[in-house]
Amino acid sequence: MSEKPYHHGSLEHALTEAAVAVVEEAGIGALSLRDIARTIGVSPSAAYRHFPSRDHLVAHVSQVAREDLARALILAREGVPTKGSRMRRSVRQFEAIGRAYVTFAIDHPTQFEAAFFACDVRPDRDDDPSAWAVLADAIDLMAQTGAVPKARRKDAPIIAWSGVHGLAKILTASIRPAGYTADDEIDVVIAGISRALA
Amino acid sequence: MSEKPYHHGSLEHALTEAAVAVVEEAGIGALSLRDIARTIGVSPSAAYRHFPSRDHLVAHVSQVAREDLARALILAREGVPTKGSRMRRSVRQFEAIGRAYVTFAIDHPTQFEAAFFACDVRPDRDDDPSAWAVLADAIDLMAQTGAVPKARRKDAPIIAWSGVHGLAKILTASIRPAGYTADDEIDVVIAGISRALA
DNA sequence: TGTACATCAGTGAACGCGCGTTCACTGATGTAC
DNA sequence: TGTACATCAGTGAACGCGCGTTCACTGATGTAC
Repeated sequence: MSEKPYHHGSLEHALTEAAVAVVEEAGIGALSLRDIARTIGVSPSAAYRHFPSRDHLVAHVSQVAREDLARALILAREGVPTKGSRMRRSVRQFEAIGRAYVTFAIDHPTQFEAAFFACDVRPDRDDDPSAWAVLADAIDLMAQTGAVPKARRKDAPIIAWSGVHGLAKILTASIRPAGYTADDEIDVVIAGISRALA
Repeated sequence: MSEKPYHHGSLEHALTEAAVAVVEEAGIGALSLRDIARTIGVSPSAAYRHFPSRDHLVAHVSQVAREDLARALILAREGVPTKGSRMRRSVRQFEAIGRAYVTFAIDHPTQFEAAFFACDVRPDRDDDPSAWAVLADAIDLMAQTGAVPKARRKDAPIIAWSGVHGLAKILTASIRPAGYTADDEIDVVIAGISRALA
């Protein structure tokens, strides 16, 4: 196994990794097949053994970003202490997920952008884990414990998702008007969502 | 005044108009100085008399899109009937603005994307009209009429904006999961925001 | 009122660049007998 | 156990493309005297 074996061994994985790094630094719009092939030290055409086109790579990286987001949500949910009533706990898990959603966007703005980038190509498998499923499960649990009334069950996901997604977009785009400051915007919006669902 | 006068007369306006048309059709990412110069029938370098760089054109078009959005909000506000109590009216104006925000995004997804596109260049004047100001005014009015409690006054804008902005982004990105359907998502979210503010 | 001249708003050719993708190829691997 | 051969995973050169931007220029306009 020399320094430069003819067969790379895991080019697809290396390409994805390099692509994720580019997204982190310059955003998904800056993704270029030639560029990442160059950083790996492989010829541009080699990439076509693993991705039929640039668009397929973009779609793949987008899915990876979504799954990273989902993992961050799960991690936050699992960090909620088990004490307290089931109802109270279901609410705290839900709020932890919401907070993690916005925090992920702030900490990884380009990944967050990539996660919801409009791709021409559909990924060939479902997200795993799925951020949507994590949110839906949390709301289901709240419905079970009575934290969310049955009548609100159907509408709850879009209300919750709109709130955190909007805040995440606003905070990462730095489009807040000049004079405006609101401390603890995350807490403010999460609390607002909770009131909207109650 | 022949068919092709040497001096165009209003090149800047024509460039902006052509740029807006490109954004409408292909999104702000597809903006190209050469392309719009071509459609106007002018040499590429002529554009540099009016915009120092492509980035300046992009920033300008983004501002125009934001102002178009603001005008749509104002129009919706003015469409609210004057009958009913001041309080009731302030609420209906606010909800009309929220609805118009999401409707604008659905009807003009690429303009909406352009409005909040991250530009390197800052526009040299403030938005006029400003969508943010329209929203802030509506909330101020609600605070005056008592529809929003004083204690909520400060937090209300970010809650409201997050809700409508998030819904707009979700609906225009078509990122809703496969199994999910919620009819009347706009009404659902607007109602949720109203509960969050009350 | 006429004219020299500065200024403005265009032209058109060229620059260097990096991109996605294709193609004929070659080195390495694994499998059938 | 050895060997022919199909298959796989790379190479490297080339394609055509459109882009942003610059430069020396020229045609049109307006202003001072």
